[in-house]
Amino acid sequence: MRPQLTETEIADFRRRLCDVAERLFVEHGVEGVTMRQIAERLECSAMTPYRYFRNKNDIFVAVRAAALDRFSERLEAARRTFGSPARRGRAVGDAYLQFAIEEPDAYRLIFDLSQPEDANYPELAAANARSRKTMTDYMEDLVAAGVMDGDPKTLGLIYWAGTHGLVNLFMAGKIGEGELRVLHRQMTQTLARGAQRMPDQKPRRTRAF
Amino acid sequence: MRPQLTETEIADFRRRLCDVAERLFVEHGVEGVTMRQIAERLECSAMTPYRYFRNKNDIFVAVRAAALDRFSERLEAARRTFGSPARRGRAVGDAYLQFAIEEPDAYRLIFDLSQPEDANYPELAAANARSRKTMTDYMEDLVAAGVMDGDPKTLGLIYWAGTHGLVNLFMAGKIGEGELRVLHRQMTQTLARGAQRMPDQKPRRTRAF
DNA sequence: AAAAATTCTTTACAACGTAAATTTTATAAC
DNA sequence: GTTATAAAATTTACGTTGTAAAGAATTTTT
Repeated sequence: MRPQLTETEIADFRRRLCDVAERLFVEHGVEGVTMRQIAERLECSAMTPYRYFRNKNDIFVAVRAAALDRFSERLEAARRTFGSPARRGRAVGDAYLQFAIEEPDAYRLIFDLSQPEDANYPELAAANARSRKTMTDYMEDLVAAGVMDGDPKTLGLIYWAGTHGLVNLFMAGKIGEGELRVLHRQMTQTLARGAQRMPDQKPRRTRAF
Repeated sequence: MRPQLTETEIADFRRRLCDVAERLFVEHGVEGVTMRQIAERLECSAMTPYRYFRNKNDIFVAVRAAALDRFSERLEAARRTFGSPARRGRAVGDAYLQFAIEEPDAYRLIFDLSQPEDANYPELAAANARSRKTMTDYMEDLVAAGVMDGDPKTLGLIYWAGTHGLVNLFMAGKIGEGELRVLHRQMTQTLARGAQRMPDQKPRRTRAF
């Protein structure tokens, strides 16, 4: 009888398929891509992909997870930059922006429509956790180094949320690349200033609005 | 001959259609809704909607614009709250969160997939500008009142980006409603502290990370 | 060479958005 | 009151979609 596909054969085909699919997704949007298009580029019949993925959505999820992993790798690499925690922190932030600017479509693929549905896909949840981890971890470094003061997890979420929000404005075409960089720097500074321990005497009363 | 539809007849039908469509979009997601479903709820044939909208995407845009207007109205109402600029500022922020919490699907409809494509729809662009205006305007009030210091436009963008980012985490199921409120308050305080004019003597050197 | 299991292809189907053709409907003219 | 007319609505029809089911091809084991 015909031999079963080996683990690596399956993995190879899946990877090839995801590559093709991502290119198409980026080019035409997720809904604008058909299974038949993917199959054509793969030079197989329209039904063959179904032996490797249950359905179109699973392909989308796999592509998303892969993109998220690429994103995480970039952040992690930035975190390994040589220098002070502050310098490394800046590197991570820059890497985030850089990814969004260089691969806006991948970024959109990753973060658009992020519904809790993700929970049904452990693969995606793991990839998500990975990127989140880098962002909070490096905030811990900053707090430990005394650059910022407060709960690292809280600060991390706020910082990340702000960054994501700014990138969103960029994606929506409301601000350009330069503005994005400037605003991000200003946000970073403002948050850092706001989260710094006071020079001790008279704790400044912050009448937050 | 049969009389032409009056302006108001058209407007009425369009509104009715948008109501139905929004409910369906919220229920099944934009791609999960079919023209035939909309028509069925309207008790007309599948093709009748095409007399009132060019195609499905135009319906989606109309629904989106309407939701954005509702959102703007809420923000504007909050801005008319009685009290100090700080109090009114807080009211606007709360209104933003409240809308996201009460109508998460409307919020998603508004802000998901916000691609520059919006520019092709003046209706949408206008609705967008309206909501953005409220958000930056009230930041001007805060700066004028001395609650914060800096360029109002910049501060506004940063603040809204942060708010949007936090709501996104909420939408993605990463944080709950309570956490969202707490984090938002903390972000507000941190940004406000970071953007406050120093008590003058020795301008604090901010070693932003 | 035959059998058998597994991969891949072909065929088929219901549902989609919507173009084109057709029918219904409400007025104006006689 | 009938008829002509044009707008509105429906019916029909077409090309595509995701994918289920059936069939053909392929490679090992017997």
